[in-house]
Amino acid sequence: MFADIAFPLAIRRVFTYSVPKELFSHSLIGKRVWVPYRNYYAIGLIVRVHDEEPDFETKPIRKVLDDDPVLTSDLLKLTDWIHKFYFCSWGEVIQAALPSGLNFVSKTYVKVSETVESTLSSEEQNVVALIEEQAPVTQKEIQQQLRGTGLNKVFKQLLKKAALEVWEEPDVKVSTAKENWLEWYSDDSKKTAKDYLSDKKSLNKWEVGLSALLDVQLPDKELRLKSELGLTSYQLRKLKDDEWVRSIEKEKDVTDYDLTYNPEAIKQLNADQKVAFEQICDRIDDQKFGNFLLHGITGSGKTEVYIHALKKVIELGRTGLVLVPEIALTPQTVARFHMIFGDKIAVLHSRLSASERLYAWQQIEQGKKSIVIGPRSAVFAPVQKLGLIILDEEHDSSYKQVDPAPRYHAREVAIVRANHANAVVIMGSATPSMQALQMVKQNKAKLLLLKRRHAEAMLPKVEIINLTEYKGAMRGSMSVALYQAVEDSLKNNEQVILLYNRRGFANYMQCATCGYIPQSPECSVSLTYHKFKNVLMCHYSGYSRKADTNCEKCGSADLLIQGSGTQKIEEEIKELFPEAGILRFDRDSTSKKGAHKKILTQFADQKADILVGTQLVAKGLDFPNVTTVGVIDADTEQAFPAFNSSERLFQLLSQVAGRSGRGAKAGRVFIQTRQPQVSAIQFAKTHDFDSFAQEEMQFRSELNYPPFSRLITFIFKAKEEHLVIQQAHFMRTIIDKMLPDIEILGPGASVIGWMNQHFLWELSIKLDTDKGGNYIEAVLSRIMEVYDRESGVSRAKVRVNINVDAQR
DNA sequence: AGCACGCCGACT
DNA sequence: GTCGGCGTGCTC
Repeated sequence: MFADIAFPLAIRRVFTYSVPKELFSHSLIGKRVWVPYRNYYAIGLIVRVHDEEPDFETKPIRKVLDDDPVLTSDLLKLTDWIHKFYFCSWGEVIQAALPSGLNFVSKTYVKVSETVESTLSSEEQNVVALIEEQAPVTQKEIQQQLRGTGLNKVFKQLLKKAALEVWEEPDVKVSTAKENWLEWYSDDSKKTAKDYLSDKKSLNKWEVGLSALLDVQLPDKELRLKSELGLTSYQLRKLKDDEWVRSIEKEKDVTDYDLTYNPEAIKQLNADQKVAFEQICDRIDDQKFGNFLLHGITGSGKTEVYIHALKKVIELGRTGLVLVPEIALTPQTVARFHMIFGDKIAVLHSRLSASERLYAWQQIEQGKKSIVIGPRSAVFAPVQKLGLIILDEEHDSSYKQVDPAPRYHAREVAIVRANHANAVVIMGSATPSMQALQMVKQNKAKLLLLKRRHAEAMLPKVEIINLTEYKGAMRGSMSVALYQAVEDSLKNNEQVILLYNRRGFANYMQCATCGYIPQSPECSVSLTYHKFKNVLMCHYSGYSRKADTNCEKCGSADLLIQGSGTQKIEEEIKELFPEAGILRFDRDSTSKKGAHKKILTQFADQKADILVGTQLVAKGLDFPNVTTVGVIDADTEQAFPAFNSSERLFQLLSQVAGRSGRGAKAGRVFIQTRQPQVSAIQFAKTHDFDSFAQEEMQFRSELNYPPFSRLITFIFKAKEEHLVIQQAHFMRTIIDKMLPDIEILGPGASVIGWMNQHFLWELSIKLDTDKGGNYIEAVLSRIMEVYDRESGVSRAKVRVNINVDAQR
């Protein structure tokens, strides 16, 4: 009997081991095992058991690490599909699907043998001493310490002589999270305390703490008591020592938001919502796969439809997954689901610690949680009897993982998973992706429309500010019109959101007179400006030319180089509005745990007047007091060198517009641009998604961009530029020869052409979208096989990454 | 000859 | 992805 085992390696291959007799009767698939690998041991996961004897010597499985499979057969099947479709190793997918506590984690430890001979050289004695000092210590740590000292060789000799012993251990350190709760020491402690304190005229420090505890309900979390009552560690220790209170350890609950639960609060659906809901219901009742695109403008109540559909699924004894963009996983979102479903929900927040995540995973697997809310990776949540997957803000780019592998798209994975499980998918969006629209066109998804906004909210007035006309009259980066609107809002005690795009990603040229951004003549994608060579380049086709001196369109010599350097927008705004409270919201300011929530809470509580941020501010936030929203420069998005830059700009502008006027007050949106005529801006102004989509689909279709083709990008990465260029070109010749009918873009330098001391070049091919995972795997396998055989440059020297369904 | 470094290929 | 074997070239 043999077992195929997947390892978390970048090799697209499973390894075959022999199954020892004593394990014959065990079920093995989906369990982790401890197996000899190279000269040591490693953890792998059994993906298949069979009796096909391979033509090489097999090593035996040494130990099974799990009592129960960590991956159920349906998740195994899903990860199998992903590794074929996205052309990565099975183990890499499994690694992404499992929480770290159940993952491939092992360590090699070293210790000094008991029978060590006494005749050691002084160098050997040094090494031995180093190890004894730190025992137990991992081999990696020791070898790191010895690097550069020349003692690594001594270390190896000691190993050979058996003066040192190494052994591997699976790292099972991660356990579920615990937290301390405080309770009264005995039943009458509280009464005794009351009596004791009532006699006191003045209270010393610990007595103050005791009296504070009288006002709250115990048991309660120590951490919360500390923060809310201001209890100090001293007070707690003293109260415990004197046996007023004591600690009890509880398993930490994953939903630790202070949320209300009131299932009666479920809202009645309006007519539009009802129509949508009923169609979804029919499919849920059928217990067959179904896919819906729920297209509803902001404020039309998509969440209500989600909630009703989830309720339906739960009533049928099945489970639901709710996928949201990483950044939208705010307490606001969770609260709405919690109100109806209470502790049936598990939230897989991106900032959960390893132990919290493991606990959540176990709760889900045991069926104690029937609804999972989380970002992209929650598509792997181990729910049983899956009935429904919701993809909120379906168009959001955070659903595609880029690095590291597996480079999967949660939308596609969700659809496949639902298909396997006979479950229903709802893709919701106010600005659906072209991919989703194409599914509707091909009858792979059913369109459900929500047209009405809820009663009091009005679509905001969108004003386009043409910066080419404002040359003199600017307040820093702000036009006078925007400046005055901000001033007005502040005067009325209303709030403002200002959005600027991350600068310095890719530089581009732009005409100051007419706003034109040079485009690739072959790909209709904005050209990237490279300062060091003063050239304009297209990273799709590799097209390049010397930087323009005059505008192609209007002939003006007044050309701007945009995107260079980080703009200090927030400082500028502080100078313009010295009285206002300003909060910054972007990747940098939200990297700390809880910072994200804190900033948003502060803004929601109106402790600040202006929220300045990158695209992050555009996503899913709901602040009723915001009346002015300003986009500092819309052109940075349009200039993004990708086939979908217009789509991204339209989505951004629509979302931003949706931020304004959520409450009773009317909102105003200002979009600053030098290209007021581009369709994404014009159609965003009139909130006209359909016309935008029609035009965008036309563009995609003419140039055979996704969703009319499947874009697969090969990324070449090496320290030497000439090798990267050479290999990228070599790949093109191979593909040309092997598959003459396939359209190839490039090669060209990547948008970020140099990263971590490596040069990056890429080459893209367009495949037929009708072909599935098996076809993709077959084509890519053949290409890579020939490449490896004929290129003459090892893949260790020039790395090749493959990105299936590349978004840019 | 001894040693450091970097490349290459194999991993069951 | 990663580790060890091995070839190359430098120093003593």
